[in-house]
Amino acid sequence: MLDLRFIRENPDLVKTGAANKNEKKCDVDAILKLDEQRREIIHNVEHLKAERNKATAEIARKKKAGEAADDAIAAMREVGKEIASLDNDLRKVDEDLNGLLLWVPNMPHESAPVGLDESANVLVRTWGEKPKQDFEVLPHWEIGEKLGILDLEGATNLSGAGFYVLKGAGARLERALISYMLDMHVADGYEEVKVPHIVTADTMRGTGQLPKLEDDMYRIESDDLYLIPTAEVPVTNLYKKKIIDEDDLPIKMVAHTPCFRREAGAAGKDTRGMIRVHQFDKVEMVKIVHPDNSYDELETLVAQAEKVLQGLGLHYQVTELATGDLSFAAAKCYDLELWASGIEKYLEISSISIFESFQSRRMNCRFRNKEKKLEFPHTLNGSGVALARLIPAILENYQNSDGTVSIPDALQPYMNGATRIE
RNA sequence: GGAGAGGUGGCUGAGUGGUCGAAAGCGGCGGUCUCGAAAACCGUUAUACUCUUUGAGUAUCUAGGGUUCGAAUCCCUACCUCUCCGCCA
Repeated sequence: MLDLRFIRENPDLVKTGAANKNEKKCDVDAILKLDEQRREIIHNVEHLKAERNKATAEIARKKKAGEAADDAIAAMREVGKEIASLDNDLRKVDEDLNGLLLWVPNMPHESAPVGLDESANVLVRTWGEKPKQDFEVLPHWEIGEKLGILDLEGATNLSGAGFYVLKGAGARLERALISYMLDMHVADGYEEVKVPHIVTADTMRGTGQLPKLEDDMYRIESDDLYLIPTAEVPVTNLYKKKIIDEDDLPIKMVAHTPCFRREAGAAGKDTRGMIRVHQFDKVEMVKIVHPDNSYDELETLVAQAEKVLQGLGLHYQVTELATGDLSFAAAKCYDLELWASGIEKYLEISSISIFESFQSRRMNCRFRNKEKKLEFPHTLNGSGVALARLIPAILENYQNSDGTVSIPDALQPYMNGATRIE
């Protein structure tokens, strides 16, 4: 949510920002018009209320003194009706205005590359190299089935297309990765949290998934609840409607959760194997920070996500998203793209974003600054990282010519010392 | 799922129709005292919005409606919390 005053004072900036993000449902002109109406009504109704407050004080005084106040009461009865009618108008305007405000995307940061789609994304740096494998590397769904650790057909049998089952060393590998990542982030000062995977619409609104992404999420109709598409939602919203002490900033949290995504309209694109599924696990980091150093916090968050991949010896590249590729709520975002040598593609494995005060405003999360004033903190989050794409990359990049898969050194302690899957 | 009780400021807690934005205490902040600290004492301590913006006004006692000239206070609804019973990994 943007500050209404900011929109009022910079309508053209907001329009440009929305256009660069290709957000078509954002109607700045309608907002300005309603804002004007709203202030006019407020002006009138407050005037009447001031009048009434004076009159009721006078009535109270007269009653106490035993004097008659019938005239004043009769006069105020009319004023009361007028107030009720104006209050009603105001409520309607407020409702419409808030509805429109929810559709205003966050402004892209000035450093974000301008461009309407991913072709304008900028390669920032690369780390490591593609593995040297002088044989035909099988894609993860083939090597996984061969080793008996991945069962895609079994998953379809249970839940339909777009799910996966891991077995034996595969299931163990995922658990090892989760522990490896959580341990790393906790050691680096992130507090581990365990959160619900089902949340209310209000919570979804807080981080900006609603109203825009309604169709991308699973909704439990009987109780009007939603399955989380990312841990960002429950973890960030832990601070919904909270007032934070400035000394407690920055807040750094990490959580492992499943993520549920309908992937509506994504059929046919990257649908093989584990790359695009309806349910996958992810380790997610969330930061709530002081606005003064939030962009430094973004860089350290990127570094934290990179550390996971570096520790596993996996080649990746860092890109910065163009405005048109930025999410509705983000001001700036880096992607980590991990090389997978079987399908010979870079896989988006982590998205690290800063939201400035967009989410904290929606959540009404504030902190008290040194002047004792309330201020909106900045929120950030980043995957650290997504399991359903990390596992394929390992199965492919660490694949050997004899059909076995080596286990990265860093994971071996979590795999009972095993060095390979065979 | 059934029955009951309750939701007041950062916290505890008073207030059942008329200067109540709200007593008191705790906590916080500033000061006096002190070499310093503690104690004691004094003062101070919400947020948002509107405007004719060194000032004035309006709103806010979980939320949304209603009654009334006037609602923290009465009525209705929703949500949440607690207690007891039932069910249950």
